[in-house]
Amino acid sequence: MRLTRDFFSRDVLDVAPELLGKTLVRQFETGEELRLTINETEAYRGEDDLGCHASKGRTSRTEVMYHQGGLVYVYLIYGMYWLLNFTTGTEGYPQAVLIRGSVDIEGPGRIGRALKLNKSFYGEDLITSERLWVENNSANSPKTDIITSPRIGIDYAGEYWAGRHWRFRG
DNA sequence: TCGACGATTGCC
DNA sequence: GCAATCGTCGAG
Repeated sequence: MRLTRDFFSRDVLDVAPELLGKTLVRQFETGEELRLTINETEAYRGEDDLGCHASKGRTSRTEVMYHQGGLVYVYLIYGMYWLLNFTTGTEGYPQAVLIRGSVDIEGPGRIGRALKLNKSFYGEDLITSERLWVENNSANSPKTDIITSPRIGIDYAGEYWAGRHWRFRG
């Protein structure tokens, strides 16, 4: 069953770990469907978080993070990889959770490539989209064996923010 | 308008 | 160890 707006409308530090074990579904134009079980996420939280793109303020790139939860935030990194994020929380407080990996496909860049993401996914609504959404598993049992660690690739954010254990695996 | 750089990956 | 490759952002 598809995750609701309420699921994403909570703090990113609650949503990020709960996405572990959930199923990411991509419906291609051909009708073909790709289903991935999320097993790695990272939280990016507010303008104070120097590792979060929103630390630069409200720009055309970060705009969607200031909107409601359950929207897609994609951006091109290193000129070749589209990284997939979901907005969380409520209007006005920029947050996003980065999908870093799945059981079958590891790595944020590889996820974006497998899902054939591009700029057109920016702002896509996971609650109503017919090409990308997230589903709950029937069991719906919260994971207990979650490993937390520092986020990857944000050393520039300084010791404090780079040191937050906002990376979740399980 | 210009130049630096990045929430990465894969090959040398 | 480092190139690939381009949108974004801040400086000029």
